[in-house]
Amino acid sequence: MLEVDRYNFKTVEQKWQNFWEKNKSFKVETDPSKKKFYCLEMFPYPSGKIHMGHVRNYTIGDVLARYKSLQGYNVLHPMGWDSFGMPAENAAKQNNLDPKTWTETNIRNMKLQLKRLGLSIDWDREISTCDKSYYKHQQEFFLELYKKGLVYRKENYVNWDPIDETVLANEQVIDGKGWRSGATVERKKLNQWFFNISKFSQELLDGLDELESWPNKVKTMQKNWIGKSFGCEINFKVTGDLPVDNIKCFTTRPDTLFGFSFLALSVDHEISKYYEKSKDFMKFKHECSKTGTTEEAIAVGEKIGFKTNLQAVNPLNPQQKVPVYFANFVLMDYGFGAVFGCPAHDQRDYDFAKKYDLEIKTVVRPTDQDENFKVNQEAYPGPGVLINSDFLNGLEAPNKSVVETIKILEKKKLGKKQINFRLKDWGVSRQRYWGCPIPIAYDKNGNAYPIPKSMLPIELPENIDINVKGNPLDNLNNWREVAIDGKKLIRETDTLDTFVCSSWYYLRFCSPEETRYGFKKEDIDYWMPVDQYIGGVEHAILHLLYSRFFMQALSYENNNFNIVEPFNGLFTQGMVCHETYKDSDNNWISPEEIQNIDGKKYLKKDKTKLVSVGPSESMSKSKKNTIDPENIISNFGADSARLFILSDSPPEKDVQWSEEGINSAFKFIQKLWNLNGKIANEMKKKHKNDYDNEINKYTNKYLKKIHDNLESFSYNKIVANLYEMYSFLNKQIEMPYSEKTLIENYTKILITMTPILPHFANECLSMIGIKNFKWPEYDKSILNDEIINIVIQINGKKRGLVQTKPNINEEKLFEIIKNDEKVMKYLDQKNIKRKIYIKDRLLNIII
RNA sequence: GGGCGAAUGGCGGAACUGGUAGACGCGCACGACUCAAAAUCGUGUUUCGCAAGAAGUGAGAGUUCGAUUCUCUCUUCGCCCA
Repeated sequence: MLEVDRYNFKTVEQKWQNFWEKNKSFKVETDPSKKKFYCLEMFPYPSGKIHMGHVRNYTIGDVLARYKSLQGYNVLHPMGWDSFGMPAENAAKQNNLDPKTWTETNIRNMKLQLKRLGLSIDWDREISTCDKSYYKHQQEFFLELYKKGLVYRKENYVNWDPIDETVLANEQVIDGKGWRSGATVERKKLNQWFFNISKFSQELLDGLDELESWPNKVKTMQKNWIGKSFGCEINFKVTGDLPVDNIKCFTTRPDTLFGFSFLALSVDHEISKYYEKSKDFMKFKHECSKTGTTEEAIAVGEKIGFKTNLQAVNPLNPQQKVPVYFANFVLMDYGFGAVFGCPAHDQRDYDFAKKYDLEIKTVVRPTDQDENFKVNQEAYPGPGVLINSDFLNGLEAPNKSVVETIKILEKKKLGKKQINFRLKDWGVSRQRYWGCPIPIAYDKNGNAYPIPKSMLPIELPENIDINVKGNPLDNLNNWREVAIDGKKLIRETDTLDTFVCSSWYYLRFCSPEETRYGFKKEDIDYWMPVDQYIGGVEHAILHLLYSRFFMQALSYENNNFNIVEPFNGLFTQGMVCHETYKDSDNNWISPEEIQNIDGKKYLKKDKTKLVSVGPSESMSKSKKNTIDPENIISNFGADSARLFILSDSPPEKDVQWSEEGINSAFKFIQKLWNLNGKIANEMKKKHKNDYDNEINKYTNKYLKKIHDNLESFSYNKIVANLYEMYSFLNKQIEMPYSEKTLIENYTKILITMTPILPHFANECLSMIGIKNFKWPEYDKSILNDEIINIVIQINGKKRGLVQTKPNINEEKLFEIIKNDEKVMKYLDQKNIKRKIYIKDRLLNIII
C-alpha cells in the first residue's frame, strides 16, 4: 500500500479561495456574443452569522452556477444584502448601537463566512439595500410609479401599541398584545402609501401559466392568493328609518337567493356612521375588533351580530324582507363589506342563523337526494340541483345556476356580473427609521409633493437617537423640513416596506455601478430574466408576487422595458432540521451540550441530567437545535459541509443535519484523496491497454448519470453517484489501463466533482496538470454497447435473469432460457398460455 | 374550515414514460490489523425460514400479464391560506 498524506482541507481550501479572489475567477461582463445564464439565490438578511439554511441555499446555487459555467455559459452569480429592516433597529436598541454600524459589521462577518464556503460569486457586483447608492434608485422608481398613478395614499388600519407608541407588524402582535410592551393592541387609522398591485391581478394570474419551470405548489399558492372569483354585484333595496335606499353586495352564489334570510354588514361599513351614537353598537364594534380579522379567526370564532332597524328586499322575491345585521365575520375590504346570508349553504351563515334564530331554507339538493332534502346540523355548500327556488328550480348548481341567475338579475337591472379578486393593494408605509425614505413631502394642508429627482437620494440621517417612542424620524425637525421651489414642506417620515427593496434587486445586479438609473437597458436586455432563482418556499407568495408586480409596474406605459416575468425558473429548497433535546426539567438543550452513552441514551455533558431526544425539527434558536456553520467549516472544511448538505435528501425536501452525516462526508473526502494518490501512482506504471474499453464505458455511463441528475436538481443522487464511482475505481484501479486512458477518464471524473467539491477537485486536477477544462459530455453512441439484463418472469414473478447484448428478439431469448434450469423447473411440461416480451427489458411467461 | 402534497428496512432516502423494490449513505453485526482501543480495511444487513421458498412499498378495493408508480375509498402526517 502506498503511504499517502492526510488531506489538509485547511490549506487547500484557503489556497483556492485566494486563487479565485486574486484572479477574479467569477467576474463576468455583459457580452451579447456569449450565451448567458443568470443564477440567483435569495439574498440574505445580514443578521450577523450565516446559518445552515444559507449553507444549503447557496450550495445548491453554487453547484448549478459552476456546472453552467463549465458548460460554457457566461454565468452571472451575484450576492448582496437585504439590509434594511426591523431586526437592526431592535438590536441597535438593545446594544446601544447605530443600526448602520450594526448592519455593516454583520455584512463584513457574513461575507467572510460565505467566502469560506467557496462560492463562485462575482463579488464585484455586491450590493446592499441600505446603501444610498441602492435606495436612491428605489426612490426614483417610487416617483416613476407615482407619476404613472400606480402609487396612492389612503387611510388604513394599523396595529398600534399604546405603551411603546409604535406601529406593530402582524407578527409582533401575539394574542392581541404587543410583543415587547404586552399592551393590548389597538386598531388605529393612519394615512399610508399603497402600490396598486391589484390593478395587475389578471396579468399576475395569467403570467403564472407561462412559468413552466416553477413548482406547481408555488403557482397554486399565488393563484389562491390572487383569488379570482366570478360572481355578481347585487344592489339590495332596503327599507327602514335611515336615509339609506340600497346596499351593494358581492356574491359568488346569487343562485341561492331564494335561501336569503339576512344581510350582514361589516362594522366599518359606511352605514355604521348612523350608529356611532349608540353605546350598544360601539360596544359591539369594540367586541369585533378583539376577535381578529384573519380568515382563521373568522372561521373558528363565534359569529356575533348587531341588529339594525333596516330590512333588505330579496330582488328575486320582492315580497320577502329580511333583517340587516352588522356581523363580525364580514370584512370591509372584501366585496363591498356586505354579504347576503344563505344559511342552508354556507357554514358561517348557518352558525349565524342558528344563533339569531333566522330562517334556514334549503335551496340546493345533492344529486343523490330528492326534493324533500333538508339541510340539517350543518350547511350544504356542495354541488347539486336547485329546489324551492321558483323559476330557478331544476338548474344544476353551481355552474349553470350561477350563470342563469346573473342573466336574470342583469335583465331586470337588479345586479351585474362581476369578477372579484382577493388580492389587495400593497401597503408600503412603515413607521420605522431603518428603511428607505419615501420621496414625498407635504404642505400645511397635507397635500403631497414628490421630491424632485435632482434632490435624490433622500438620505437617512445617521447617528441619531433611536431610543425614543415611535418613529425617530418624527423627532428630527431639521431633517423633516425641506424646501421645494421655495415652498416650505415637511417630509414623509414613514419608510418603505423592505419587500420593496427585494422586489428589484435582481435588476440592480445586472448594472451595480450604474449611477443614472437603477439599471442599464443593455445590461438587463442581456442578463434578464433570471434563469434560475433559488430560495425558501416561505417567500412563495409575497416576495415573488411583489417582484412580479414590479416588472408589471415598470413596463406599464413604457415601451422601453419589456420584461414581464423576472424569474424564468424557480426552485424552492427544503429546510435544515436537527433532532431536539430536552433535559428532565423540560428545558431545551443544544446538541453541543450533550453526549451519547451506550448508543441510545444521552446525558448532559456535565453528567447531571438525562436528556430525552425529540423529533427532528427545523433549526431554530428557541429550540436550541442549531448548528453553527462556522464551526463545521473549521472542523470539517467547506467541501465536507457542501457534500453533506446535498447528500441526504432531495434539495426540495427537508434535510436532517447529523453528526454522523457530516463525519461520513468528511471521511469520504479523505477516501477520495487516498484514491487520488493511488491513481497518481498507477499513472506512472507502464500498462498495456487491455481494460481501456471497460473504464471508457464506465466513465461514459457515470457521466450520463451525473448529467441527468444535475439537470433535474437530484443533487442527492449525484452524491450517491460519487460514492459508486469511488467504489468502482477503488476496486478496479489496478487493472491494466493505458496511461492516456486513465488520465482522460480520471480527469473527466474530477471535473464532474468541481461543482460540489470545488476546492478538493480543483486541487486534484492541478496535481495532474489540468488547468483549463470544460464540462465532459457523455457519448450517446457507446451507451447502447452494453451487456444488458433481461428479467424473466413466470406469471409475473421474477424467476430468472438473462445477460445479453441489446436488440435481442423473443425467439432467441427463449432459446437462451431453455438452458436455464431454474426457469425451466417452473415451466416443467406446462402449457404456455401467453408470452409478453418488452424488448430488452423483460419476458413474462404466463402458464 | 378550505387548498396542496406526502407515506418505501432500525434511520435518511433510490426505483427513467406501469416492467429486477430497497441504489447510495447512516446505524448495526461479524472479521482483519492492534497488547488494547481509536482510526482504517473487508464481509453481511427488508421480514419470516437451516434451506428451498414465501410475504412485503400506510389500510382496503379496482384496472393490468405485471402496480411503490394509474383509479376510487379511508387513515395518519406535513405545508399553505395564517
